[in-house]
Amino acid sequence: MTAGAELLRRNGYTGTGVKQIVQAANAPFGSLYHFFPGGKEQLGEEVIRTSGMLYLALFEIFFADEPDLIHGIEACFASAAETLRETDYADACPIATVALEVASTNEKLRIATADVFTAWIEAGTEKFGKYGLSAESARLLTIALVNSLEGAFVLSRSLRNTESLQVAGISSVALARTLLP
Amino acid sequence: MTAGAELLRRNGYTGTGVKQIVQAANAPFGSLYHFFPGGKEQLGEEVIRTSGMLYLALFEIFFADEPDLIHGIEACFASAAETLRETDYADACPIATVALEVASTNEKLRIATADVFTAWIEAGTEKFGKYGLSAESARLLTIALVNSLEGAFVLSRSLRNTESLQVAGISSVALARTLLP
DNA sequence: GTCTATAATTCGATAGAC
DNA sequence: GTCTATCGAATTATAGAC
Repeated sequence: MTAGAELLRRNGYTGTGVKQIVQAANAPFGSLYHFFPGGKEQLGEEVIRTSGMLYLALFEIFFADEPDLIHGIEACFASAAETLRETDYADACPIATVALEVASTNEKLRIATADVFTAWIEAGTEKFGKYGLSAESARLLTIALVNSLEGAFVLSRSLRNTESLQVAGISSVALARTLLP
Repeated sequence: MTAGAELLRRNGYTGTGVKQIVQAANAPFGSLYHFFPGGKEQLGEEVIRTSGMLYLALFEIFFADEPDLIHGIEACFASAAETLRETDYADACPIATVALEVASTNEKLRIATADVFTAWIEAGTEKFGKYGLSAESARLLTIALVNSLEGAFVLSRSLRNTESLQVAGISSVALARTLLP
């Protein structure tokens, strides 16, 4: 699962072979179809769902016991930029690459990515509501934040710099200030 | 080229076969390697570069003879949302799917996507400067706009709705208002 | 649970006639 | 320029022994 998650986020679903996964995991090939009788698709779906929940937990950490919404947002994008630099621009969003690949070709995997994004949006909406935002504003800010993060990941990985993530942080903070009471 | 562009933006680079492209184009298979001796990689690179320039031209149209920056931004995102709905959430950004796929695996194609994004950012920076923004503000707004658009495309294709694009329009307009003199 | 061999298909790419 | 046949390697998945 861990090896699969790393390869899928970096090379995508069709760009990753099952043999490549078991080799990276130092796992016996026979075990793959023992634990994942559904094959590559089942492995892919479980990777998407668990990676999505792990990433959500990461988000929760940034705003846990954080009294300041603005500082929480800044920390999010700064941390994302640091991870990109440290991993040579490989480890961005754990599911975006697969999400774009399968959106028009594999309905089961597409739904898995949609469930993850929905969970993120609902969690963010609830969290931001605690900073005094209305339900509508909290949802707007959450989606705008995910938009900026995902888009900045695309630019960052392609251009191999973190300017887009810095801009995403600035623009998200600016939006938060206009929504904050 | 046209068939390749459509398949690559929808299914990605590794997810599209060369036989699939020539079949979709109703083209003779032998012609592919006649016109693209470099094979799939050459075709992919040319598709990325020409699609990127076509998309840039689309952007220029929205702001040509448009005296109001805010209305231009709103029209961009409204048009993107309409295209997504009309194509059953297939035709979003022509190069983002490939960009994420190849960022860590194919340097030649990665550079092609980077050149496209760089051209977009430079064109937007120049265009927005004409509305009275400083060079720094114009570049910030451009990158923020691309961030929001690319991220909203990911969410829109996965969730099969246009809420993320509406939010992207709202947040981009809000940012533009804070930067405008 | 794990191993090896292999089935069945598809992949990108090429050869050589026309 | 186009066509067909095909190559060699890769793909996912399975069979059957251990």
